[in-house]
Amino acid sequence: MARPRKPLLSREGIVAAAGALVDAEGLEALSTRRLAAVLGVSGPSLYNHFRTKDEILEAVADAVSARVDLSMFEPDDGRDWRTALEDWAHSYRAALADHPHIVPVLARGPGRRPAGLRVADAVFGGMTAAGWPPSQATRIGALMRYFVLGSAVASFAGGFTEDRSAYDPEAYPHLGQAHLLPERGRSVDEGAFETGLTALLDGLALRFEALGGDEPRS
Amino acid sequence: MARPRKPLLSREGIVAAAGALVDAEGLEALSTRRLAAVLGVSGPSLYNHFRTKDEILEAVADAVSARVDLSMFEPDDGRDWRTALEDWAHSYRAALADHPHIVPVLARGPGRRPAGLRVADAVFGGMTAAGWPPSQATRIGALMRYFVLGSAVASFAGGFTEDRSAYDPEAYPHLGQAHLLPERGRSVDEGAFETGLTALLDGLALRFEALGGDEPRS
DNA sequence: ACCTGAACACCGTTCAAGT
DNA sequence: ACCTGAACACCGTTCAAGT
Repeated sequence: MARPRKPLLSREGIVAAAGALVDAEGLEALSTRRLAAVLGVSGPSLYNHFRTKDEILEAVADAVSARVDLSMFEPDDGRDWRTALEDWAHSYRAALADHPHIVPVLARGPGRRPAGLRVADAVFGGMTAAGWPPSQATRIGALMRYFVLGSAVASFAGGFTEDRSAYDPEAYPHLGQAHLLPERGRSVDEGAFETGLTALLDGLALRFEALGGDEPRS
Repeated sequence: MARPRKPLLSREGIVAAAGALVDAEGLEALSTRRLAAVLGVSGPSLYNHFRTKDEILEAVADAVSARVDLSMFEPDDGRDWRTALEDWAHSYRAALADHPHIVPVLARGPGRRPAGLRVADAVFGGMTAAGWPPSQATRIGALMRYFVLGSAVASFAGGFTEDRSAYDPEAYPHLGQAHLLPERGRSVDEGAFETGLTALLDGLALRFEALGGDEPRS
């Protein structure tokens, strides 16, 4: 065939197909050869559009970051810093929950991914505008990232097996119900996320008060 | 050579060599062929001791879990639940910091790894003994896991690049200093971890009070 | 029981050749 | 510029063969 008059591939098309494959079958299922096959081309063709397979994965991850709502950090948005952080965390978590298999790639850090950087920038801007000192604003961005990404990557319930025999009551006296965890999985993780998020925000509010921030600037 | 009179390999030896290789060069550097070469045998020999490469990785991860201090959750330990959680989180984080490359494997969940299960069991036992209702104790175990694993897997500072040109001030108005983050990396992450941990514990203490737990049982 | 080499079915990536 | 097939240097894993 050689070169067709109209390109068979585009960056967007490759990223979309890669994302669909990862969503459907997981990170390991994505090989350049399989991805190319899905797109109806041969493996090496991808290298006309991306330098490496990893670059494709970064683009898939960034597309997920791009879906995180950041409107709560805009200057004219009415929400106070606590509500903004809470709403953002929920939006962030929801975006990750829709594409769980790509989360480990997102967790590597914003790196050079534009949408990932936009998230970091927005949180920092929102917190400093609300009266947090810059050094604290950086920390808040980091710690929220830990918690939200941790909840997605280290799902508690998903980590247990349904095989009851794995939990010898002699060895693990408190894990009698652990084999039921995968079943209740979603609700356990959701409850833990909400409890943790509330605790985090309550704790940060205490710290904000101690700052002398009696009249928060929004 | 065929079978030697004394086995060349042992599970412990394989796990130790695999751990060293992962620590030194990262997860992707571990191939069965390279690991075997380090041990002075041929690739397939490993399959006499482990069923899959993944089982080796699980064993490496479990060895890290086994180094997490759990003494604070023992019945006769004097620490109250908050101090116990705080000390545990620090020990957990330190263990992960010593072996950052294996953290993604640990994050997959305790699964069937004995030391991982022992951690989950100890936290749950410690929290219920302190007066937390079982459902809340489960959530606390999960949310602490999110935060500690998140801090290890999603290191904030390590995710930025030192290349200043990646942070166009037009696009990211608040990231002017972002290229300095890798340098300050360790201290930013440490500060964020401490801030987040304190906030989490402060928030949980509020919740504990609301439980009517005026006389905590230790 | 525990090692070996050969083999199978894959990988990511490079590159010269085609249009 | 953008695709191809062939090739390189790898993978994880299976298996018959050796002692």
